[in-house]
Amino acid sequence: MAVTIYDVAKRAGVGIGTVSRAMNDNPGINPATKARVLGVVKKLNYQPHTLAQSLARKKTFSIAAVVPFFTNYFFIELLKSITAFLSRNNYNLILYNVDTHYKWERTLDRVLADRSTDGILVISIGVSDEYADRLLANTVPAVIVDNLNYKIDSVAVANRQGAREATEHLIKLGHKKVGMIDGHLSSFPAISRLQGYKQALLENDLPFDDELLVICDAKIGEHGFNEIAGYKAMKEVLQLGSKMPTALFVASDVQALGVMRAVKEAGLHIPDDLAIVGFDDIEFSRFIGLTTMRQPFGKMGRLGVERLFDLMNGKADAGFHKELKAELIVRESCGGEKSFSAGTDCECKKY
Amino acid sequence: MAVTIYDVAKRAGVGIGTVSRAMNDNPGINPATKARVLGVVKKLNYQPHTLAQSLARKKTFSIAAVVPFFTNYFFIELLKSITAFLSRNNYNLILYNVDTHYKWERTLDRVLADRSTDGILVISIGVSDEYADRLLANTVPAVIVDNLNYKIDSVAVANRQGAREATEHLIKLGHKKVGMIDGHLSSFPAISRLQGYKQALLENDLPFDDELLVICDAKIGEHGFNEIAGYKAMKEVLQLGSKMPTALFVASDVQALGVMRAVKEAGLHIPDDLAIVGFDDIEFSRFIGLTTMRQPFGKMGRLGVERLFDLMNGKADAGFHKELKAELIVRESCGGEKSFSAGTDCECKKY
DNA sequence: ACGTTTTTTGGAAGCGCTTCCCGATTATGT
DNA sequence: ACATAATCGGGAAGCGCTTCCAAAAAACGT
Repeated sequence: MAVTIYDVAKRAGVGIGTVSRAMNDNPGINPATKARVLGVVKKLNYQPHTLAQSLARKKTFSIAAVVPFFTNYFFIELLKSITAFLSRNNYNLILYNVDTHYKWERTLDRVLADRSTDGILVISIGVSDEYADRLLANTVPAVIVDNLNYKIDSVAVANRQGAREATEHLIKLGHKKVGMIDGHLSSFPAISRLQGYKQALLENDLPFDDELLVICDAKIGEHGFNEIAGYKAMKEVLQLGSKMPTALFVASDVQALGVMRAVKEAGLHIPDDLAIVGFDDIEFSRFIGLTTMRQPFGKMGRLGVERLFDLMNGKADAGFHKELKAELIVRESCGGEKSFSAGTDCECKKY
Repeated sequence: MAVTIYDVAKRAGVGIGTVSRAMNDNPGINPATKARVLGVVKKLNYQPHTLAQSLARKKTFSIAAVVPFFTNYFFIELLKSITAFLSRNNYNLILYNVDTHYKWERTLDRVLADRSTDGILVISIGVSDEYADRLLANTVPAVIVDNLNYKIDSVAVANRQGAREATEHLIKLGHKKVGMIDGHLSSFPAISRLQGYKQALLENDLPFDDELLVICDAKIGEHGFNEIAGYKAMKEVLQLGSKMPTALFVASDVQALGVMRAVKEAGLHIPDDLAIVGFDDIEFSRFIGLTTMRQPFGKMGRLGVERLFDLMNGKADAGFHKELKAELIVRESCGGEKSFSAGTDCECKKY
């Protein structure tokens, strides 16, 4: 069996309380004793049993992250910044994967029930109003990341602003018929991005044309935020023939990938025949020269955990509902002025 | 405070032992009593405290995954299959992120010390021989995923076979001067892939030419397995002028991305001037038409956890060192015969 | 030197569970 | 009806720690 606090106590000729005090930098202990105990600790290579500590302290030093894994690259960046913060604070991350995004309630229930975590990070999940109350009633605090919620503390990208800016960029480039391909409106980002798109049109005295908006089918999964859905949506746009838009704001980069494929198959050129701007700035967007709105994933994760820690430490004041601005990254898919930074240009004619 | 086993016992008019037996499907309990207790459990919404259970049972129902996050898309697939298996078995996943791959020993030490996990999955880390002994000496079993180790149970892709096949594909296409861009040889996969490359040359009576092999600089990070390193390596290849290879096996898809960029900048065409085959089949390879060796990530993860569970349950027999075959996915970057499945072709001339 | 404070320490109680021992209860055999 | 065996259930002990209380030791004051 592993060495316990009793072994250390006996060997050091002190009580277990003293060992505990020595280990935990308790002020009321004689420095000499402390040194002696710590010496034995090192000699015996004693390591407190985390579980036992957690039980006694009623504090687990780990937090839960509930994530639906469908959003790929996104999570890496998010988890990176989250784990960085956590390991700096000696916290562990317990990962709960929600396979289908219908099951998140069950998973979250489980997390709430077993008290093995001090806080919960709910990622990319649109928490219903009723469930929000349940979360609020729970003793362990939660923060929602990548989704806004007016009851629960949350941090997300400013979808509306981003969409507005993306659309506006296209308009500024001279386009009069700017269409949009969106994810299914059952998802919060899809709704906000649509609003942003409409707002941009309005502010620039352009009419909103129903025909120029294609909502992706949610049945394909991921609320329509994937390549296939984008491909199919673009096929619909192509049906418009002469009524086709000259520019397109695509609600996500993965969808834009599908859009590009469909456009190519139709024998059309980007950006000449169709200018497009995406959303997300996934890793590969720069390789295909996709102009897009960059999401500050790292910052989002960091802000999320930080707030969670404030909540856990009772330092939280008012509600926290942060919207992080998306940043326009200009590449080639939109035509117009281009940036020629490394890895960015992709006329692709040479392949 | 939350409801404990004592509350249930009192309410049901039984002893705590009985409640425990009822909860854990212990055979020696009267079905009637069990039903009654379970009724109270439901009424009180009692949920055992996982930590307390773990302490008493000396079993935590969670496993650790130690991962260096630099390999992006890869992990998503891996973690997906791992978490799927775990949640099916009611196990939790504790994620330990190794930021720089030099710190993995420290992290692993920590994981070994705090006994809050029943098993360890070491992912994409080349464990040294000495450390392997330390792992073996530990009570909690470990399995290495995405890296072969002759002491510790491990599962990885057959790098050598994959590299051989990739190279051979190029040779079969008629290329006589097939070069290679590899990651730094401080990494295990880089070594094996180089061996495979050489083997293919040998088997096809082609000479190995030192000049046609470029090893990426490890200083750039990730053992040279990234876009920038690939770009720089290709720059070197381009220096060869007339002595340039007509085909190139690139040790990873991300590097291939950089290679493509450099080629394009040089005004050359893929596959006409240079045929390339990558390794990994990251998500975006199909969008850029990169011929590559597909790694069976999902299978790798599944096999890894399954073996870990066998180990945890004492069901493990002999050593387990599985090499999973990589599969050649033919797209456009290699020239020759092409597959024209959806999303696969990318002449890209139209952008 | 002796009474008071202040430090320091030992170790019991408790965190919420499982498990084991043993006594109580019920069933079985004759 | 009584002895014996089988089944059930109560609750103490223990998992490895923290924390609190009271006692011991040291420091201080006069």
